[in-house]
This record gives sequence, C-alpha cells and structure tokens, in this order.
Amino acid sequence: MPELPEVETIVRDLRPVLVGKKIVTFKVTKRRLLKNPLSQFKKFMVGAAILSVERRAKLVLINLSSGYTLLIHLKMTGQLVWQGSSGKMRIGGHPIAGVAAAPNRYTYITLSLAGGGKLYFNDVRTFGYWQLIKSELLAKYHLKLGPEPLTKNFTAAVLHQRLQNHPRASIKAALLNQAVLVGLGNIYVDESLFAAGLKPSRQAGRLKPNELVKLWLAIKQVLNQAVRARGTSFSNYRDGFGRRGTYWEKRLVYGRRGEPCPRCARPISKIVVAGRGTHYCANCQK
DNA sequence: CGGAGTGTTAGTCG
DNA sequence: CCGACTAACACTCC
Repeated sequence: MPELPEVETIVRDLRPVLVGKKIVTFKVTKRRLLKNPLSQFKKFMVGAAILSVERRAKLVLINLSSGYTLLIHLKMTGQLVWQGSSGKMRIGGHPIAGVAAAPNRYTYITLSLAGGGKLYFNDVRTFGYWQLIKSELLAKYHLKLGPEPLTKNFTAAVLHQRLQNHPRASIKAALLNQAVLVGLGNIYVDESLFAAGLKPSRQAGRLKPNELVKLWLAIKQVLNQAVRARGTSFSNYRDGFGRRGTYWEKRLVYGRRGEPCPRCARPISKIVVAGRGTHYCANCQK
C-alpha cells in the first residue's frame, strides 16, 4: 500500500503530535524488524527528543536529538499508529479487518513518549523495518535514491536522463526502480502510464520527446492528486485520522480488469510486466 | 479447502 | 552491467 502519497499523508499527520516529544521507552517483540542491534536503539532513542518528522521516498524519517535519524519503511503492510495519553486520539494507517485496536497482535514495536503518548508499529507481513543512521550520513544515504517527483528539481530533462540509465528496461520496471525516481509503486505507475498513454512494456530508452513530457506531467499529476486525496485506500488502509484515502475511487485502471476504459470504453487488460500485475488499455496506450 | 495473488525491495541468477 | 525473478510473510479471494 504505502507509496509516496500514503507515506506523505502519514508523515503530515504524525508530525504535529511527535515533534518536540521525548522518547521514554522503546520496546520490540520482533527483533528481525530492526536493522541495527537492539542496544543501539536503546542508546540513541531512549531519552532523545524528536526534532522533526519527514518523508524521503517511501521512508518516514524521524530526526532525533541524539544525532541519529530513525528510518522507517512500511513496505507492504507496515502501519504507524499514535495514541494520545487519553487513549482516545488515534492516528495511523492500514488496520487489519477486525483488528482495530492498538496495540494488537501485529504490534511489534512500541515507543512511549513523555506526556503519555505512544507510537505503535504494526506490520502483518513483517517486511517493514526500522533503521538508525547517523544524521550526518543521511545525505550519502539519499544518493542511492532517485529524485523526488514532487519537487521542482524534477524536470522532464531529469526524468529523461534517469531513464537513459536503464534504456532497455520496460518503462514500468524503470518507474518502479527507486534509483530512477522515488515514490512510485504498482498502483501509481499503472495510473501514470495510462495518463501518459504509454504501454507499460515500452522500452524506457525509446520514448520520444513528446512522450517523455507527457509521462513527466502524468507522474506529477497522478501523485499530486493522490496526495490531495490523502492516499489510496486499498483494502483497509486508513489515513492519519482513521479516514479512507479517496484516491481508490479516482483511479482509472488499477484493479479494473474487464471494466470499460474511461477514455475509449474498451475493456481494461491485466498482464504481467516486470513481474508485477499490470493494468492498462491496449487501445489507448501505445 | 487449496492455490494464486497482494501495496515493496534486497538479493540472486542468467 | 542489466534486468528478470524470487524470497521474506500473512492474509484474502476465488
């Protein structure tokens, strides 16, 4: 679920309740989710204050007063839930049907904060991870990732140059590759390629200049619209205030196999490209 | 009930 | 070097 718009939504919702808070305890019941030794989490998190909460790519970044930054990747089913001291205020995403409470059987990490608030990390499939990295090394870490598609640095020329690094890959595979650009996952790639009128199997290095511009515009338009919609509610995803993201209702092709194409009314196809389920209109996307 | 499919990505294989 | 494929895991859907 969490692609750029969902992570952006979670970060915006968590920021005001987390910034300035001091971490009092750190508890983990599934060590595999930690990328560093537990001792480091205790040492650099307990007693530290949260300076800022940001998003980079699909990662939640929490900057700490200890000089370390916590990187949280939600992967497929990770969820951050904040609960205020009264127990009534809840913030988080992607609960499992029938497991509305936090903590629950999928809660594997718990932070308690000064003032009584708690931050829970739940993850059904346990692909997500927490990683501590020295804040001063963050810039170097970011170099492994492609550009942010919603910043003004992301020009059509940048997209072109990035795709040229993977000229023979399918455009779908290239757009899913976080080293090319960050933030797109399966849903938003399919939506962007539909908006751009491009067949997902096209070779990334063989787009004509006008097709590149269309794709560039499509990516920004799709992501901006999804951020405004507070993300996509696939199955039980919820935004920071327990609401469904509304992009699911706005999507044009993803998960619509057999339904009429909104542009030409012929049925949407589903095929496999780059090993992923891929939805597109064989008539409109060339 | 069994098998296929699911939003991510690191790692391996060819 | 590059890209395709798979494993990591638990659940839902058909």
